[in-house]
Amino acid sequence: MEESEEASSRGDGEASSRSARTPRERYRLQVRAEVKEHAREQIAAAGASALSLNAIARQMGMSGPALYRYFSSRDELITELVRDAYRSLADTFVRTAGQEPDPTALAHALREWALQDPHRYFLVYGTPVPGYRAPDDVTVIATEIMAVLLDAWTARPVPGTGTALDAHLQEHRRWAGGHPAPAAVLRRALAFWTRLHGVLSLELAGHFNGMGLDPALLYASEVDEILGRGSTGPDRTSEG
Amino acid sequence: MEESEEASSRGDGEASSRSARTPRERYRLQVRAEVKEHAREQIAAAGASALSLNAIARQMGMSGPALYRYFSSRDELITELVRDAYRSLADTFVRTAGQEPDPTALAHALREWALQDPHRYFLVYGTPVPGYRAPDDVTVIATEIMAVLLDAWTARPVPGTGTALDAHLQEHRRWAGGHPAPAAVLRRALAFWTRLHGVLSLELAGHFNGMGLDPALLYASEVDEILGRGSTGPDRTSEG
DNA sequence: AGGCTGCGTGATAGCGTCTAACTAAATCTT
DNA sequence: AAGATTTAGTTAGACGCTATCACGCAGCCT
Repeated sequence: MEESEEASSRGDGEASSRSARTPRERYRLQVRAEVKEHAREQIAAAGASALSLNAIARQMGMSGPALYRYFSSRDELITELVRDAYRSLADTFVRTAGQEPDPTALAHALREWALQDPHRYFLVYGTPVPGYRAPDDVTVIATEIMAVLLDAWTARPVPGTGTALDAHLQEHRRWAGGHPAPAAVLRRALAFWTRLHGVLSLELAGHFNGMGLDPALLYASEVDEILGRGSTGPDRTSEG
Repeated sequence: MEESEEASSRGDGEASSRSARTPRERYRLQVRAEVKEHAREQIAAAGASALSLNAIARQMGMSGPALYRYFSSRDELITELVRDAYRSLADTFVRTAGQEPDPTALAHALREWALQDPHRYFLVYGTPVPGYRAPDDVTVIATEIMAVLLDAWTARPVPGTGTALDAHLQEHRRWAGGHPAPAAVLRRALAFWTRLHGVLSLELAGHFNGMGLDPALLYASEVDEILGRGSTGPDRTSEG
């Protein structure tokens, strides 16, 4: 929760570089923050599609159109929340990597972050809106997130190279943002990302609910297997 | 596209067991189908949240409330589309498994199915609506899908058993719906599902777009690795 | 032919986004 | 301090949406 605060107070997408100079500006930022606070609650309660500026205004004791002084549209508010979510995830990763620069630690930090507020996760990785194009600074944060992953995997011993993917990744390493990691590391980090997202998003979407499975165990097992720590090796032996 | 038709015409959730007896009923089913057709187009164009009964009515040349004769609410229409999506995926799997009972074939059938209509995929595996509870017949279809996966993996040689997961899966195999597969097979099928969903959903959500990566290659590599056919073995050698 | 059933209509309530014109207060300028 | 300007908030209203209701009307069945 405090982390969410931190991220939102950091997101002063307005004129002031830090904090606020004039009282007006300070007030403005505070109202914006309060609006986002209510917005987060609404999203947590009923999903992003149910977010209503009118309802927020009511909760804050003012009348509908007043909020348009602070957010030019409902979409802008949502975009801001998406930005904050990205920012919060990136911060979590950076902080975790600072304490324990290990893929395992990142993996569990990711799940904890996601469970703290599942809808925040879906704000980042959920069903996209067809027309929507993420603003540039968001993609910058995404690259930052990738960088943490690459660092974490760089620290680990890399297996032999030569996958078909590796060649492709070597040619298209723009997304790595100038990170010097070898292709094999890119591949590992990428797989780390996609595989954790696979388990985690299915858990958050409730697809394991009816199955009686323990999501934490599932996730931990997946992490172990990604790290090569699975108690059962892959079945290349039984392969033709 | 034809497949979609097939699925929708199959979904006669009404009174008639097959086709339609009376002319009235036939008319009713046809209108329902036409409504769903327009709904699918709208969802493909602007996502499920933008679906509007009013707009559909306009497109069909009738006035808003008329549609409530056919669907009691917007939610019911969406639920119906979700059901159709599940049905369509299950049919695709069953058909594919009938022709080529191999996980690889299923994997690529899944991606093709998803690419045919990405929003249909998200109808099944996308961001959930907080209050929403899937109807029972949908979970039945989900079990059917799982059964196809289990069959496909049963046909393959299984690696040694003994993962921590295996014990858990052995105790909670209710979701397997009475399928006799050993725990190791359950584990493989589950990983198959979560890992493919990981790559595929990120592709469909456009998260690879800004990266310049080739999603098809990524997916194929993941499939290869799941099957143990990766040109690079996992790095248990380099593991401490 | 007559009665029932079900289809489609317009009217209406209620909620949502968002614009526009206006008031009032705070801030800036001189 | 007084006036000019900027900004916050208001109400009114246009417009779209879901959903209900009462009504007319056609098709269907006996």
